[in-house]
Formats: sequence, C-alpha cells, structure tokens
Amino acid sequence: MALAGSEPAALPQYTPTTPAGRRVLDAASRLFYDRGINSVGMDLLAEEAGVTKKTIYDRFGSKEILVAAYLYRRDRYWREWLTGRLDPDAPAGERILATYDALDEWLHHENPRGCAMVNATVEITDPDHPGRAVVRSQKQWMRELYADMAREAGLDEPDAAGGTLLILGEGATTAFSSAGVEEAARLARDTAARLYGL
Amino acid sequence: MALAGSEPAALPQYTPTTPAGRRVLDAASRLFYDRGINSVGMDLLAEEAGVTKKTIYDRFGSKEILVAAYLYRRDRYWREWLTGRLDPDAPAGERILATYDALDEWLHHENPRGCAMVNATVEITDPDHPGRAVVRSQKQWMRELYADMAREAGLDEPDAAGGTLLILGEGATTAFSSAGVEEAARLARDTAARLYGL
DNA sequence: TGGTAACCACACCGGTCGGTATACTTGAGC
DNA sequence: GCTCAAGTATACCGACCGGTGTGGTTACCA
Repeated sequence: MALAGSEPAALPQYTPTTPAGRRVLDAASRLFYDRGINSVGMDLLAEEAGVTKKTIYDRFGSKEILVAAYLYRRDRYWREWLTGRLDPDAPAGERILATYDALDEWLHHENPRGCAMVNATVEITDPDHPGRAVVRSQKQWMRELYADMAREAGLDEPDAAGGTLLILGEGATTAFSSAGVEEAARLARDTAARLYGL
Repeated sequence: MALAGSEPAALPQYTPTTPAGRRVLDAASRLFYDRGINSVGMDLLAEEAGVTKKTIYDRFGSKEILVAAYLYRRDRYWREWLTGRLDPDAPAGERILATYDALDEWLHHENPRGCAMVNATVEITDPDHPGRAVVRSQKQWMRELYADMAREAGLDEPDAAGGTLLILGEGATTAFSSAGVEEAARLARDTAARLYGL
C-alpha cells in the first residue's frame, strides 16, 4: 500500500523503547505542536517530561533527531487515523470525500494549529534536517493516495486530480488555521464533490 | 476598495522615515522571510543592515513591532502587486483566474517559501503579538476580494465561492512550498475555471 | 551659534540556547 | 553477587537571545 518513495528512513531513535524515552516523545509532541519547535527549549522539555536533559540526549542524541521522531510519529498516526476512516468497501469517490470529513474532525478536535508537517517546514530552514524527509514523504503519500483513489473512481487525468485534491486539503488546513475559516474542510469537500461529480 | 475590517492599525513605526530605518526594514524583510522570524537575531540583523542595534531600537522599539512592520509592508506590497495584475476592465471571471496566474509568478520568482503571513502565524504563538492583526487583515481582504469578484461574475453563493477560491489559493501556496508541487498554482487556476465555468 | 535628530561605536545586562561532564542509584538478568 | 542499562541530580559550557546605557560625531535648521 505505502510506496517506497513515501517511506522515510525509520531510525531506531524515532521509536523509543524505554519509559522515559516515551515520556519525552509524548511531551515533545504536545509542546512542539502547540508552541512551535523553535520556541521549546530542551530544559523546558525535560521538566515537562519529568526527566533530566541527560536522559533526553542519551535516548535521542540531538534535538534534530527528536524533532524528526516527533514528526515521524505524527505522520504514522495521521496515516493510520485517516485510513481508518476510509471504508475500504466504499466506492473510491466516497472515500475521497471522506478524507475531508476526517480533516474537518482532525482540525476541530485537538489540531487547531493545522498541519504539523507544514509548520515544521516553516520553522526548519536547514535543507539537511532529518525532519524534512518525514514531511516530504507524508506529502508524497497524500498525493499518491488521492491519485490512486481518483484512478479507481475513473476520473480523467487521475494524477492531476490527485494534485488538485491535495491542494484542496492543504488549502482547507491553511485557511482554517491561518485565516480562521471554520468551515474550510466542508467547503473543500463540497468543492471536490461538485468538481468530479461525486 | 479596501474595507475597514481588513485594514490593520498602521502604527507610525511600521513605515520608517529615516535611511537607517529603511535599511533595517529592507534587511529584516529579506532575512525574516528566508530564514524565519525566530531564527534571525537582532545582532545579525544589525550587521546585515549596516546599522547598530541601538539604531534599530531607536527606530522600532522592539522586535515585535519590527516583525509587525515587516508583515505590514509585505502585505501592502502584495495587495498592490496583485491588484496591479488584475485588469479592471476585464470581466470578473477573468480577474479571478488572473489571481492564480499572479500567484504562480509570485511563488516562482522570489517567494519560494510561500506566504509570509501564514509562516508568521506558525512562528508566532502569542495571540497578542501585533503581527497577528496584519495577518488577519490580509486574509480577510483576500476572502472579500474573491467574494466581490464572485458576486460581480454572477456566481451562485458568492460568499461560499469566495471561501473556496481562497482555499484554492492557500492550497496552491502550501502545496508548492511544503509539498513541492511546482504546478500547484496552475492546477488551482484550472480548478477554479472548471468549477465555475470561467 | 546653539539645538536637535540621526546616527556611530562599544560595552554591558540577565536569561536562555543546545549540549556535555561527573557522580550516584536502582533494578533486572546471568 | 556482579554487570549493565536506565535512570537520577547537579553543575557547567560557549554562544546567542532581546534589550539597554554611555558617550561621541555629523549635519541641518532656527
């Protein structure tokens, strides 16, 4: 299902095995998303996780890797959450529309600051940062997911349709989180439906 | 043309009158956009502007205000640039499509990191930051611009159409800068054209 | 001629940044 | 009983953060 090109290199550090390591990643996920990656220092993170800085560096090695682990885990969760909301027995057209229903729920419950991957590309300027590969892979996966569904639904030019459906999703997310358009995901859904007669 | 609700309070500090002040804002505009607001310190900024830190604080008072001035100036420039590319004698439908042509050029020339307003909301978490008002006003202005053109073009439910057209613009910008979709703005244009028969 | 605004250079402030070093404790497995 | 991994606590590092204070120079303007 998931193509090679949309799989980031999953370093062992990305999925901590010790209790303290998991607590660090839990706290990091919350803090990085809510306050921004660059606004969260390692001292604060250690305090919030109930852990010493030494432990963080023993488990993850650097903030860069911890950030990548945070993005990797969020990406996994998003893929699981989204696909879990797409009925595999439903027609492809319905599954396409369901992605926007899922997005609407995602944004209104717990994710008002939009897409963590997009936010990370804004905060991370270094092109060699390990987090960039995670972001790239999620966006590629989303585009391929849409293109596959478009193909299955028998749409003309399914690759272009995949790009358009991705744009609608990204646009709804940004319009919601940056422009305050509460109904953005619903608008995107209606647009996709009208556009392709779904 | 520009409505009251989409005009931010234009503090005097937002438009510097002295040569050194202008050099600071020039350097800030470049650095903040390219490297991110939080990644640019005042020492670096002073050096790049060929100015002492004292001068920056004499002119602007704080980094917060300088950031707001940077956003304010970019917003002004964007509004001017965009409206300059919309032929007032052309039918509204054509003007709608022209916004995506303008966006395509905007992104490919000098603005590969996407929308500075969106990027700022990611980096700024403080809800009282003066830059937030600037961002809010630009997004409101864009939405009203689209809704007005939709109304003039005789589209059904012009307010909803305005939201959808905004989503297409935001989506194209994000898909371009975060997902690497080079043809995003062109796809958004084609989508708007098909959607509303333009 | 004497203010005054707009700069310059430079030193300084407390606080935080990512990251490291040293030394100690706890608990499970051989 | 010993080892070893996973923790703890605490102190430290140089660099940088946003921001200030002092004192001097230049040029225009009343």
